[in-house]
Amino acid sequence: MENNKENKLDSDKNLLKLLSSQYITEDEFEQLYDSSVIIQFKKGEVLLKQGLKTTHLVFITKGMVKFNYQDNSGKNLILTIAKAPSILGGANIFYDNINIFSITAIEDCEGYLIDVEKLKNIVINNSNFTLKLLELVSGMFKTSVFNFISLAHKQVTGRIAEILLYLSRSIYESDKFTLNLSRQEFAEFVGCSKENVINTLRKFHNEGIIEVTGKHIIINDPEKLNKISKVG
Amino acid sequence: MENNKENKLDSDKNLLKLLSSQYITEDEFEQLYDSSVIIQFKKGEVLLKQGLKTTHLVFITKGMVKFNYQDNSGKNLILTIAKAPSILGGANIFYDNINIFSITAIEDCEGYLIDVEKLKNIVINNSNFTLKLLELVSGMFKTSVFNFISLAHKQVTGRIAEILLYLSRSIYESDKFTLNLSRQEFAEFVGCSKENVINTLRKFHNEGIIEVTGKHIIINDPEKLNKISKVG
DNA sequence: TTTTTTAGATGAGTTCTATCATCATAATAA
DNA sequence: TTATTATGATGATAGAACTCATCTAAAAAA
Repeated sequence: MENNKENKLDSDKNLLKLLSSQYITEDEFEQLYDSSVIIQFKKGEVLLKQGLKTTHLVFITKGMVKFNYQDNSGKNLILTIAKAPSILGGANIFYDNINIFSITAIEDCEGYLIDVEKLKNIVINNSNFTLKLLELVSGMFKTSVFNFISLAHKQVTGRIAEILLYLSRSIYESDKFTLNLSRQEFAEFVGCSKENVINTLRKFHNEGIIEVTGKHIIINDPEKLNKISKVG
Repeated sequence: MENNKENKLDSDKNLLKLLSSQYITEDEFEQLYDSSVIIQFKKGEVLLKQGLKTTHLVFITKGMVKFNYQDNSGKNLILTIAKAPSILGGANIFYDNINIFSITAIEDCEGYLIDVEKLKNIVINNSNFTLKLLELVSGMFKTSVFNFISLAHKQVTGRIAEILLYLSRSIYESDKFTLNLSRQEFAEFVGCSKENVINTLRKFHNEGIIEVTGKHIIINDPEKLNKISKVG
């Protein structure tokens, strides 16, 4: 039993690193760990649903997710893309526990469910960990503000250039990658129509800035993309 | 001396309520209070400047401010409007202390500067207060996400309807108010051109939904505004 | 396999929005 | 006071982005 747990810890250094290490004690980690449940999500499955109460966080160790929002009229918007390892759902535990957006797997994921109540107990008794969470939420706030600014100020060409760079640098970590977003989803991320995405990608392709073959994308000229994203 | 402090406490119940009450001890409050400086800002003055490091927070007890961002090309964007009493600058103390946007007085303000280092000391030793801050930042995150969603999904007419309702309900707390934003600033809040704001306000006026006389605005039909803001 | 459905691609037409030019009025400075 | 500047208002034009229709290719289902 103890041995088994050791193995799980070893094989999942990311969880250990993010949730324990300098922030919580061995004991506190055990508390969290005992209450967490390993779970798998298939592509398309919803990890946390918009409008529902949060009873748990998800710490994903494998896979990729989108933060998506659906409005009254059924239109979708992708706020951001995140990949493992990452703690999901942290923003609304301490404010009110209703998810303001959904988190959906865009490829198969694996992770742990973490009980919010257990987490709260740890937080109350551990200021350092609380500070770490505060940092996490502040970071999310900052990202969302920048996202907001970008959306407000840039036109579609600039947004697409920016998002291509974001995907390349922060998500796929390569200048060659295979999108796991459809053109429709890409458009929901940019905040424009599907056709606009397709046309703009084609334009970049024709100008030699990128190479597009279906979902496979190669960034040829990141500098030029950067320039386009700055100009707007 | 002690008496003088009592008076200041009494006359400024908001500060007391927000910063102390159930969250920090009398001692901790004294620490903060001793280090805080009463300060006044004239309309147009910058309380916290985008790009600069935060050495203090501002707790405003009187007046109104805008959160504004200026991009490379000099274009402005107003993220939100806040009025006293409010703690400003809380989002970036614990992440990294560079202000991502400016906070500028849109009418004369009065408040306290709060030393960030002193605040940090309190936070580390008081989980409840930290939780309160976490709640504050989470709330800001949530607001900014909703703002983002609104910007991405609604067109100008819907945004303006929404902002009129926001100003009426949350800021001026009346259906009659005198804007302390110019049309240009209003446009920077909406995320559109000045002319678009003017035309849309005129349209609402002609349809009898609102009454506009320069900066004086009367909301005649909040229900209709709400409908317009929902439809987009 | 064939059929059906979904995703990607493209162009035309329309709507929305920004920009520009101009003018009137209000606020501020000389 | 007058002159100057900033703000508000309006219409015309150009550009950006969306919607719609259509088509092809790929994926999924029968």
